[in-house]
Amino acid sequence: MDCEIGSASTQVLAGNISSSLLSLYHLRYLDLSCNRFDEIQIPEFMGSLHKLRYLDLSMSKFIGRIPPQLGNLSNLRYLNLETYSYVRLDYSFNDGTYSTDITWLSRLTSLEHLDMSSVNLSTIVHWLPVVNMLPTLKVLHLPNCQLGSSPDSLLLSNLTSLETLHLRGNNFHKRSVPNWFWDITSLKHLDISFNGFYGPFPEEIGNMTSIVELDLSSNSLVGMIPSSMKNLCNLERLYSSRNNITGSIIELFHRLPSCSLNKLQKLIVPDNNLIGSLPNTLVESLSNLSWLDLSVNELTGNVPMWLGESLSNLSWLDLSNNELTGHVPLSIGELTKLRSLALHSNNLDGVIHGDHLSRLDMLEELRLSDNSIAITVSHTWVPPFSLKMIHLRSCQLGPKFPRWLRWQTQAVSLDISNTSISDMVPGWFWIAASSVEFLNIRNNQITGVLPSTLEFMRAISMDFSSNQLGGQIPKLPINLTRFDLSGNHVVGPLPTKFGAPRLKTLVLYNNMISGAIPPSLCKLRLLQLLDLSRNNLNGSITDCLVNESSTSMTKMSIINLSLRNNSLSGGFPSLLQKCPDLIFLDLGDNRFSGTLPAWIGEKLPSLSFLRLRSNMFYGHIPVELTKLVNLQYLDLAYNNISGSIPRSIVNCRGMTQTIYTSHHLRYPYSSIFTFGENELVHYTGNLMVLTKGQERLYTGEIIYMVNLDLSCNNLAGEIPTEISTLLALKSLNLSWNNFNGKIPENVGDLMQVESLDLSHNALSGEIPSSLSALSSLSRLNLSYNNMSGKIPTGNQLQTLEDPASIYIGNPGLCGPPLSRECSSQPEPIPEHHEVASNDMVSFFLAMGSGYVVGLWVVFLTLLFKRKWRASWYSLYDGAYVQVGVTWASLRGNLG
DNA sequence: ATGCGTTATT
DNA sequence: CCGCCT
Repeated sequence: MDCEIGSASTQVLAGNISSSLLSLYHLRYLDLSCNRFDEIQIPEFMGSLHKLRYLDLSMSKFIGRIPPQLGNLSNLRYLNLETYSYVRLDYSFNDGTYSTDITWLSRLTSLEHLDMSSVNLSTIVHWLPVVNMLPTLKVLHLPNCQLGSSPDSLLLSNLTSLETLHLRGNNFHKRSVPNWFWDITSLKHLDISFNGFYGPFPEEIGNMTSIVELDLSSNSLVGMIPSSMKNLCNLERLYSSRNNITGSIIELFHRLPSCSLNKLQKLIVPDNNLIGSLPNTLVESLSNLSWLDLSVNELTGNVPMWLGESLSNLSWLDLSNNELTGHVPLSIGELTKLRSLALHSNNLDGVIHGDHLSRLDMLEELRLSDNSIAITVSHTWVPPFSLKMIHLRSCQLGPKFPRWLRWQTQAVSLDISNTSISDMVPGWFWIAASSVEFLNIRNNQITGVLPSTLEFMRAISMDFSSNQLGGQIPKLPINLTRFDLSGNHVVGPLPTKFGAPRLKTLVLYNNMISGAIPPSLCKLRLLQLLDLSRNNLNGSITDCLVNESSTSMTKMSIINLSLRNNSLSGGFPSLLQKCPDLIFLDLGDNRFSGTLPAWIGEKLPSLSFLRLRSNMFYGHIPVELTKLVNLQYLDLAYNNISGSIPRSIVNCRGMTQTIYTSHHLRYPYSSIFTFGENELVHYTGNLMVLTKGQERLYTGEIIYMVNLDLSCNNLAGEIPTEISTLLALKSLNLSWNNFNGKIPENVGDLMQVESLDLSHNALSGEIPSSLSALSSLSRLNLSYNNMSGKIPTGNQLQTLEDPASIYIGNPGLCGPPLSRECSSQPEPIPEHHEVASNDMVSFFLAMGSGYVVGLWVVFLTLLFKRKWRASWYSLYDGAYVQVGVTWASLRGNLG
């Protein structure tokens, strides 16, 4: 039942249902569907309307138990109890209706049509014997009822009239055969999709010679469709998406019933394992086919000519996500009824000319993204269609701005990213695109400026990144939620009014934006990701919430904030006290100064990544910082921090627990998508890494980065022994400080550590032998301390490159890899020129530590990306949040 | 001059 | 979705 707004079925009764309805004693027909009753139960007195033949209570917000009194309605021919399950305004879920005993149904002996869609029947095991007592039943809808049992057989079937059986979305999870429904040979419509049926495609399908429509989608059926399909001479629609159909597409075509090929309307088999090429010729006629979906298979070869020549009624063609090669045949242009053409994500090449498209006047969707197709039409070509969806990513449209888009004024989704356009954006483009909701022109060389009329566009998401757009940022469209203008030549200040109150993502990094961060930013209460890094912003960050009077307006939603690489000054921004959801914070490479406030620990409870590198912060590391239990990345390098490392750093679970055990990053919304205590946020980030002077941007799982970098400060005292409990650390850098005392004996516990740099301190004593246990270590620097004694050997320590430089500048050390033997007396202090040259080596090593970190990050990304991403997507599907982050790993380089 | 695949109020 | 049939 559709309850479309404005349709005849939309009814707006609210509140309760009065029992005065009973006075309508002779009522035979009652339709209360699609109303907005106030989450009431179906009244029991409805069972007293004895003359009812037709009762429709569907989609009306009923909750609770279905009253068994409905069993008194012995004249019912039609009963629709379809539950309307929906998310309430507070994001809680309406559980709808349920029944724990449906024996009352068996008394409805005249019932022809029963619909209990989405009624929770999970506790009922023997539902089928009840249904089997309804011999006149023609239509049975029990989808999404949480049914768990589907008997193998029905010994005495009364369901001889059953024509429609709809069991989608239950929990059968058993083999596809035997199952009782294969014996119901009267069936015309069978839907057993989304049920966890497994095993081979059943031969038994061939028994259902009346079948018109068969939906087997989203099960785990394996193999080729059975040869018994040949018997299905009434088949019009076959759906089997998301199964494991294996074998060649040619074999599948062979097994379609030749007696009904001219009736076949829909062949929907995406997301299987079909292989091979489409047949070169088509023996049988498929002249009635209107839908053909073979997407997400492993098809190879060309798009055959006959597609265009034989399928004259085709409306939807989807061959996307295969491995098709060759060019798009000109015959495609003969599919004059085509509404959707989807060939994206193949290996197609060649050129699409105006001749391919000039007769497709019904076309609404054109998806050719991610091929090597060039679309070459004449400069004056006017398309016959008015597309709603234009997805041409990575096709070649340029270098001139494609002029035919001028006529595409109805587009809702337009993606011409990475299409080799190297041109000035024409004025008409902004008019044509004014109804586009999803606009993506990234990765071109488009020049020009954003128009002042931008604010009147309908856009929800705009991606202009990596072009050469200049000018200032105008006021934004009111519906905009995502705006990416990174990597352009935008100048001037940020707008005093953003004009986009729903903005969630604002990405402006790599431009030339100047001036201060305006107070208008505080109006963006839904903003979760803000990346202003690599601009020319200056001034201090005002607390634009400080004067907000309304108490409900004193919070921002920001999760991810990067202001890296600007010229911002002032103290640690007090505004952040009102950002309790903050997880990522990067203020690195600015001119911030002052002390680190104690309130960080109280006001930013979710903070996991804190990067303040290369500023002018001074004072102690506040002990309150260690209240950040989720902190896993702390980079305070290149500041003037003094004092010592708080021993309470062991409280930072993000550093003590490996990611595999500490799923601490929370989904920031309380919604139906949460998973209790252990919900996980999936972060993907854009990771800027400097390698040998070249900057590359990686996509990585920042979630894996666990780092403590306090290098180049004025920290002193002993390295607390507690440091060895930070078991998740991948990198520890305490170099260029004044640490003294011994290296903690248990440093070898840091089994995850890949880079350890304690150089340029005043550490003394022997090097703990536990170091040799660090099996992940690829980078070690202990140079320029006062350590003495024999250098430990073994295991990983033997594999490190340039071993001598690791220990240089420690006059008391002896043994390999140094030349000085341990039995001999300490050597005299080396000559001055030696120190100088070694100093250079150490300097480069220290400055290059980021290079190592960079390599580490790349390695990590490669290592974990596939393996963990796959499992996390499946485990926590829907529970992840994408947070893009740009991240410069360091400022030094070797180049 | 990322590459992938989803987004959208949730 | 009836009304009338068996």
